[in-house]
Amino acid sequence: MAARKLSTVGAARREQILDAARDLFSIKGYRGASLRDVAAQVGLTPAGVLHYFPSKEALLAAVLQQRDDTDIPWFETTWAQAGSFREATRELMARNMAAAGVMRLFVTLSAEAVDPRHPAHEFFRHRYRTSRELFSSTLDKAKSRGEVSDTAMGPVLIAVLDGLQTQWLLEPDFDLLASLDDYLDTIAP
Amino acid sequence: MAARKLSTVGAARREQILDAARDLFSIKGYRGASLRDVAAQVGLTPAGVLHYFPSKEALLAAVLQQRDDTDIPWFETTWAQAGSFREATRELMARNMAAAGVMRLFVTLSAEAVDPRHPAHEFFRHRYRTSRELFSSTLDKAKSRGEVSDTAMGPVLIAVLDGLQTQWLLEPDFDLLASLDDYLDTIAP
DNA sequence: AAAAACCTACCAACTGATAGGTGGTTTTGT
DNA sequence: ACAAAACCACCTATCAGTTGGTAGGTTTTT
Repeated sequence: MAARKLSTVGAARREQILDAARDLFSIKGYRGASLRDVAAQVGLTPAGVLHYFPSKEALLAAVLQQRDDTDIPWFETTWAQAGSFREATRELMARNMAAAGVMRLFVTLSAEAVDPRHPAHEFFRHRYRTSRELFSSTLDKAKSRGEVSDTAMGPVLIAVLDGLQTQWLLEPDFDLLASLDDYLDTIAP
Repeated sequence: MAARKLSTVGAARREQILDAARDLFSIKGYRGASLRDVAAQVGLTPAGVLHYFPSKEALLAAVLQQRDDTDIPWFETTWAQAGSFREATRELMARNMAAAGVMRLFVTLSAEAVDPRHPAHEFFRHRYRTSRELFSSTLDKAKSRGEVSDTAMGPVLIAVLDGLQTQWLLEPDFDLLASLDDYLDTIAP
């Protein structure tokens, strides 16, 4: 939106701060991770961080928005390439597991944001709403191609993905992909 | 374990603190709710709260333990009474929805506790492990009675319950019970 | 020279926790 | 029956550390 006045080195710093903030928010939550923590991780002072983001809340917003942009179109593309809906879903999860930091971020923050006063509350409401629409229409497509049973539903699929991720994050030995397969079996045509 | 030296008035206060802590932890998380918040809610000073619980961490432990005790045997009893597995599961969820504060507590804290350094990390690891065993064996029983399909699995059921709760907490208009029914349809025999 | 990229030096508010009390109730010794 | 000792339920005052954020200056890049 606003015209940025960032040099190349400045833009790089911004990315660096964003990365550090994502890592720290994902581990300690938004309320648990301080500006000092973020600043220390990139070798700056808190004031240095606030030179790039006017407030901690703005930093959070930037972190969230960054990921939201890339996530939405990904699934359909993968589905087209992977061939089967099942394979695309497995790849989605494998991709999430490879980026455990991002997964933690969303699991941690979505729970924290259940509080209506949380700065990310509206973000996650909106995200789940669009996410339900997306998965519902994607499942409809899969149904019409005979790839999944008619009983499969978007909100349930989202719940399975979220819930299994929580269990995996708590206990990395938990066989997430096997349980995902278990669910996909139940909605096989 | 240790012999308590609490008068009746002291025991009542203790309960009161426990209730307030549960409410506040459930809304703002463990890290987001302060001893001052808890103290203020029951009309005490922080030092007054620490008279009953030696530390904030001990207070959290007490809050968690309090709920864990009553939850475990509940499901099987309900199942026996309700008749069908499906009805018992729906009653479990209806019960959780009636106690939204407790639901928030576990959704909020289980996500926060993904961090290995979180004081409740081990508690939730243990809880999910036993919970998986419990639901797995319960599902086995239901399968042998022909109440659910063989494809139903404990970890997936837990994921569905958890995931749907998160969506409902974020958006109270979300029809949790309908989505739960959708899932139960997929594991109908 | 202008602007970006920081820094130091703060600030008020809040964090969990401790020390050392005060007033009331209960228990004990006689 | 009655005082003294013990104990419980808190309090005030304070601590050192951390929080997000600001003001204003200095260095580096363009």
